[in-house]
Order: sequence, then C-alpha cells, then structure tokens
Amino acid sequence: MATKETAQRIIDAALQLISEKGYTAATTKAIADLAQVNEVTIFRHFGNKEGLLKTIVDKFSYNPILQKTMREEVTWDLETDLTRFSMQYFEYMMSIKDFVMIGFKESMQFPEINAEIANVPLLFKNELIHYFKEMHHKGKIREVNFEAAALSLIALNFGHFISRARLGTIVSTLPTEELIKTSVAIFSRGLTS
Amino acid sequence: MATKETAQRIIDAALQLISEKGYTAATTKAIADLAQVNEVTIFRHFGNKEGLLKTIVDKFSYNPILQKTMREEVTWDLETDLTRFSMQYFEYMMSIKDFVMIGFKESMQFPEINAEIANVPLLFKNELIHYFKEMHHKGKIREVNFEAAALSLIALNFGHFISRARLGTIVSTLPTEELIKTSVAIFSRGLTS
DNA sequence: CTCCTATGCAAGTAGTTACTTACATGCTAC
DNA sequence: GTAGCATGTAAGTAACTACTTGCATAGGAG
Repeated sequence: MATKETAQRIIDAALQLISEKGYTAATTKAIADLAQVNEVTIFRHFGNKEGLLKTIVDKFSYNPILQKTMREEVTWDLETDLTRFSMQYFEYMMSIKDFVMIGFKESMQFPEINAEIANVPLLFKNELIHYFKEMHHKGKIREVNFEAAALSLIALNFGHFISRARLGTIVSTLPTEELIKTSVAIFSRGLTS
Repeated sequence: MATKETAQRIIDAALQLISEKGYTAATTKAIADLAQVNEVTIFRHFGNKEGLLKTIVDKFSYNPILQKTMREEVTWDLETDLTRFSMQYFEYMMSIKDFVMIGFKESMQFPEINAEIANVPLLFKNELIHYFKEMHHKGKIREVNFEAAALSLIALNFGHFISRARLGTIVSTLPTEELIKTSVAIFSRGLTS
C-alpha cells in the first residue's frame, strides 16, 4: 500500500467528517475508521489533528482556475458572459463545497481558513469590476457603481450556491441552471441602458 | 436572583459560544463561566446539554414578523417596495444572526434547526411571488418566472447578509445600505418591461 | 535474501467531558 | 421566623479524547 493512497484516504475522510460535524466533533478515531486506517497512522502522517486540518487547508488554497476561465472566450455580450461567469462560479464552489462548509464552521477557531475563502469573492469581484468597466467603455452597460454591481452578482450566485448546498430542494425544486439563467437575465437587463 | 434572569443568562452565553465554536466545542463549563453561573445550574434548568440547545431553538422558532411587515405600507412602486423588503430582511437576519450561524454549523447533527431556518426563505418566497403576480397584474413588471425571480432576490439578499455577517469588510467596505439600494435598483430595472 | 518503510495491533496515559449526588447558604413569601 | 426555592460548593464518575509507545508484520527495492 503506497503512502500516497493512505494519506489521501485520511484526508478524504477528514474532509467529509469535519465538514459534516465540525472539527471538534470529528474525532480522530472516527476519521481513522472511515478511512479504514488505524488511528495511529493519522498521527504518523500528520503529527497531530491540527496538522491534518492544515494539510487540508493547504490543498485547497486558492488556485486561479476561476479567474483563468473567466478571461477566456469573452463574447462582450452581457447576458452570455455573465451567465458563463455564474455557471463557472457555481461549479467551482460546488467542487470545493466541503471545504467551504469547514470554513463556515471553523472560521472562529482557525481564522486562516476564513482568509482563504474570502479570496474567492475578492478575486471574482476584481475580475467583474474590470469586465463591467470595459463594457461601459464599449457603451454596452449604463453608468452604475461597478463595485456594488459586482458584489451584487457575487451575492446572487453565492446565495444560489448556499441554498442548493445547504437546503437542497427544501426551498425550491427549480433546476439550478434555469434559476441562474433567469436571475442573470434579470440582472443583465437591469444593467443595460 | 430570579430564575428568569439566570436561565436567560445561560441561554445568552450558550447562544454566543455555540454560534462561535459549534455545539461540541462549546462546553457546559465554558457556558457556565460566561453566564457567571455554576455548571450544575445549567443541568438543573435544562436537564442536559441538548435540552439547552432545544430551548434556544424553540425561542427562535419563526415568528411571522417579516411576513407581517412586508404586507404593510406596500406602495406598488417596484423599487421602493423591494428596497423596503430587502432592508427588512437584512435587519431581521442580523437580529437572529447567532441562531443562523448555529444552524449552519449543526444542521447535520440537529436537522430540526435546518428546517426552522429554511422556513424564512420559504415564507419570504411566497410573499414575493404573491407580490410579483400582483405587480404583473397591474402591468408594472414584465412576464418572467416569478418563482425564479423571487428566489433570485432572496439569494441576493442572503448573499449580502452572509458576506457582512461572516466576512465583514474583507471583501468590500461599501456601506450595506448603499449596496442593497444599488442591487435592488438593478434588479428592479431588470424586471420592468 | 535482506533491509527498510508503511502499517497494524495492543496497551496505556493524562486530560477533558457531560452529568450526578450530597450538603450548605441565602433570599423571599407567608 | 420559618419553610421553600434557587443557587453555590465540593467531590466524584464513567466515558471519551488526542496522543504515545513498543512490537509484530508484510511488501517492495536493492
């Protein structure tokens, strides 16, 4: 059995349990059991429980995939572009969902997680502001507070993400894609002069 | 010392600690210390730790204050009404902020908290759909998927709330009121035919 | 074959947790 | 003034926690 597989199994188990129950309630024994590993193996790999968390945080440190894909294939048609941005954001957030949930639960005890997560909207905001300014320059959107507009689109998408990730279909059974498309359509129209 | 005051101090302390650290990490001893009460007093009042949580959940069970204020003073001017709805929603969420945070952290272990919190957007959604239909009937907004539109406004406002409640001014220093006004202005314009 | 590394297994430790019991004390209502 | 109720204090318990140590074993690399 290679080290890599074992360490990865432990990380996966920890990610799942900590995101579900929180850091304190996710015991090393439970993590070991889920990873099908002896409890000592965790300590041999990561030193202590906090070392395991730190490894997870490092693994999820923001990679600029969202920024990168946002800059590709810009059509300079407002609704088309914003829809693509929003869908990509949603998919990206879903892919790091467990990590986001850990961030929600442990931000007070491990502030560095919070800083890592705050990075996502910050970079997204800057990209959007840049895009809006360019669009205004092209005369395709009206004059508004671009930062407020960017934050609004982010809030909108974050809201959709949390609603689906946390409440599932309790609030609505509308397909996510349809929801995002409709909301972006309304938002785009509101920006057009 | 009256019973009421003591129980309330315990509840306040528990609310603070559980919302900060989570249920498991908030020990009964720490709660007792913060409430300036002997640890046994907690058990005499609430039986056990879970009883304390249940008392908190009961206390925050949805009261229809948001629904009520939404129905008052409707002007049937889209931007005016949506701004008021949004501001009221934001203030209401801020007032139950600690409880919302507990809901985020403990939803897996105590599903009934989740159900309680999902109630807020559900009722808000119904009120909004009703309002949108009426507005459409009056010819003041165009034909859209009203449910999607309602969910979008909720997502938008929830996003603003979480951003401020969780990240503070890391992402932006724009005043909340200005942010809400701008986002509602864009959204309203997008709904107008 | 023979190291070496990763892992399992067994046993244990010191600290913490939720919770209990028994008894003392002080305030309030009658 | 005394009976009763809410609270404090002290001591303890059983279970669980993160973490350690020593030894056995299996598989791969040289």
